[in-house]
Amino acid sequence: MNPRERRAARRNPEAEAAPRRPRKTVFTAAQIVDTALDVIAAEGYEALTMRRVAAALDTGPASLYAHVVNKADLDELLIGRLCADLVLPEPDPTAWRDQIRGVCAQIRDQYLRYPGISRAALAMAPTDLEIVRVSEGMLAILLAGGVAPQAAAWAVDALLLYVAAYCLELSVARSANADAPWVLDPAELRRRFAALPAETFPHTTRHAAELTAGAGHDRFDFTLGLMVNGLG
Amino acid sequence: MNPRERRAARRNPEAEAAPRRPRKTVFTAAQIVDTALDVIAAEGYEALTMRRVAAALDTGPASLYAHVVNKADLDELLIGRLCADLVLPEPDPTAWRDQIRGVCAQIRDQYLRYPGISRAALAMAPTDLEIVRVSEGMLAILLAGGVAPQAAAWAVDALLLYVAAYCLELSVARSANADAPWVLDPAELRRRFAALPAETFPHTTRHAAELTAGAGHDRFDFTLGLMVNGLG
DNA sequence: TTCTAGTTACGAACGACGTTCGTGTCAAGC
DNA sequence: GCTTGACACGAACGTCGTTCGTAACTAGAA
Repeated sequence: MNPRERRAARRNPEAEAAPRRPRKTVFTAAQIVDTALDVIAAEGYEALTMRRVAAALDTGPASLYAHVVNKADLDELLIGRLCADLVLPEPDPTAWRDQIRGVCAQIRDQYLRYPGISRAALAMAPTDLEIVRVSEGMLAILLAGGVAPQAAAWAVDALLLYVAAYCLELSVARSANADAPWVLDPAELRRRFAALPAETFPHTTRHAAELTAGAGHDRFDFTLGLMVNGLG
Repeated sequence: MNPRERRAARRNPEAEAAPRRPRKTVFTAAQIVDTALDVIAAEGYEALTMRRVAAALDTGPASLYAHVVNKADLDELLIGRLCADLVLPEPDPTAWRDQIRGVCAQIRDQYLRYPGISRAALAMAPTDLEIVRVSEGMLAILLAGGVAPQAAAWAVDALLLYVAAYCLELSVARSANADAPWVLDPAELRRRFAALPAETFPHTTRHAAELTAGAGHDRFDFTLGLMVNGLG
């Protein structure tokens, strides 16, 4: 089957193409996705190139285009694959805040397992069915919790956006930390803030500790709390 | 002066290099930044290449590297330039919510004037002094409003992150709309949501209107309200 | 003025990227 | 057994960011 048809079918399930006879092939689109995820997990999203994936599959880059339209298409398949692994709880009206936080934490951890992949998530129109499944699940939790439909719809969008941006920032900071000399572990960043001229940056220097504080995902939890608590 | 020194000086004002004699040059780093912004405003951030900027300056790409370390450095200069144009109000304890919203709206409009440039803002460590100036200004507003230092510090980060992500999503949707055939003006997107199988996506189909609603920056205002109101 | 030193400008090239073309290969239907 | 269509893939194209080597130029010393 043509990969363009496959993409169209993925986006629009009604137009499901007639199921051709299964043909024995050397490798499949799923193998490409798995290999790509391995590459990202090991070397980061920046290292994800068609050639790199092809090499990991012992072939040339041209072979991939029989199963994948584009690199953008591959990106879409990747985050679709990530979304497929998420478990969406049955909505419980008494625990909707924790449920939403839990789903967001799942997405966060999934993104961070594959550093930099959230860049692909941000640069993509959310048309893939697996993404819609996630947003449907979050919407269900919020509606069950009594959130008004309009607020719930916008909140899902805002939460997904923030989670992706948070993970991207984290991945960028880490990968930069790896090789660049001018970078920022929290302690070094704090030292820099404190060393700024105090007359032009009084609050930044005084509160350098707060600006760089936060073990683990404290910053993440704080922002999610801000958003979720505002929905009550 | 070596561009590496210039970058170092920009990041670390104490280490200000001895002011060399001003040398008459054919073009300066500021001209490169302005030209790059023109390119982005006209053709989007994706079209911003070293060659494109060089061509607009009637020269070859190699010439740029006398003033700019690399493309990442140019990105940094670009958003530094954007931040320099922001006006930060004198903190008013009685109007801090509106002041914060106003600053965020300024950032948003500045990002949207140069479509896709928020990608550069997200992929960057916030070390540039102009960015610190903005975050200092927002911090000042929040602290004047009585927000606790830790909450204020984290809120500044969350707000900047959300604004950048929001603008990136908007830019992506628009640029995709330009050429790709499979895309989403709000009406088309709503039709797609409504056309999904209702048994697996009951809430998405039922609330397709809410999911795609929002003229102007309603979604933006909603999320900012969520965050800002939670800080009281 | 002339010379020298150091900086700037830039054509040409390198390696890597995404993508396409054309050809070879192989399994399934008549 | 032969045809057919999908698949695999080497080779190539055009573009990207970046570097190298060299020519052009300016500022100060002689």
